Amino acid sequence: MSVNKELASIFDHMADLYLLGGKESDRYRMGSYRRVAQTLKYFPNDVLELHKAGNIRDVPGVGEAIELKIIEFISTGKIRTYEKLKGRFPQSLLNLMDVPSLGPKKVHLLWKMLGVENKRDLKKAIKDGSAEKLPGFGAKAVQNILEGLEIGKLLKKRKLFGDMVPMVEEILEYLKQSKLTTKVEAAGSYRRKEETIGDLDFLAVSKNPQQLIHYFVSHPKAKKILAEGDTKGSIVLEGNLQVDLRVVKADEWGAALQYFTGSKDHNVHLRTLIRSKGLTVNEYGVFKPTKKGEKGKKIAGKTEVEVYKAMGLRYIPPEMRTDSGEIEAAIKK
DNA sequence: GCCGTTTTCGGCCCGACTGTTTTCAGTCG
Repeated sequence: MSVNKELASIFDHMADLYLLGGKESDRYRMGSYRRVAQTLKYFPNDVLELHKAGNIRDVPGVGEAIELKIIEFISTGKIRTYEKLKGRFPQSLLNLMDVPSLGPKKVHLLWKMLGVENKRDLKKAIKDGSAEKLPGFGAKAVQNILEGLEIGKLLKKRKLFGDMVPMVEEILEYLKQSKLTTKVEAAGSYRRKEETIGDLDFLAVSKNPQQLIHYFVSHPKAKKILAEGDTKGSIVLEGNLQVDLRVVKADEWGAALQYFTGSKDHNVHLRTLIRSKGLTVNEYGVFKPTKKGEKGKKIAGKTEVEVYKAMGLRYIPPEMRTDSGEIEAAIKK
């Protein structure tokens, strides 16, 4: 493994540990480690070479503190802060956060109050009723954790793009048949034509959002409803495929399609870029703040082309939205 | 811990949904 990858893995792990620690003041520290880990994974230049040239800070997201840690790792093979951090929790706690509906707060509480360190402990704490007595835990929450333990692993497994095509066609057809939609399309990694797909995301325009969501979660192959709200529904199909549907207004279509097509890195990069122009973007549109503290005036949202244009960019096809230079290339000179 | 075409300090994405509450915390994407 390259030093870049080794460091990326360490920083990622450190972010997990800060998250688990649950200290509010560590929230942004955690984000910094997460970001730099992500960057290092794909950074074109070898950190060892950068170190020789004294240019470690060239890596975006590396400041004084992280630079010192990188140098420490290069010269000693260890990072003391990391070693200390690891000692604070049993390693197995991190695996518990993979259980759907279990996040850092609940895992931390289960460990602190009941000594739960792994999935076996967790099952036991649920069985003997002690988990349900914890603050913030109730009968429903415990039931969700139990189901999460069963289905969690299966949901995480990614599927091949080609295997998803018939299912996507079927769901599109199912939604159209309802006569409740005026527009519907698959977004997410499927629209980006990624080699593997984690879950399916659909976007629709409807005059009756609630009715459409209810129709969606009633899909004959749905074996579990994860959520059913006013504008968003989420189900697990037979075969353990998670499918989400989001309903938006017609004039939000382009912004929503852009937002839900991602990728996450592409969107984060876009947001950072346009913030410097004083604009904000979300799934409802591109906005130009009029006064401080106000939401501002919507300047785009209906089509994706319009949304990219409002951000000063040429249209970027979904397959290219990977945050690997496509944004720089699309900036209109 | 990082960062700056409003800032070297004070922000850092944020909205939807659920389950637990009694007005909100935690999780997810």
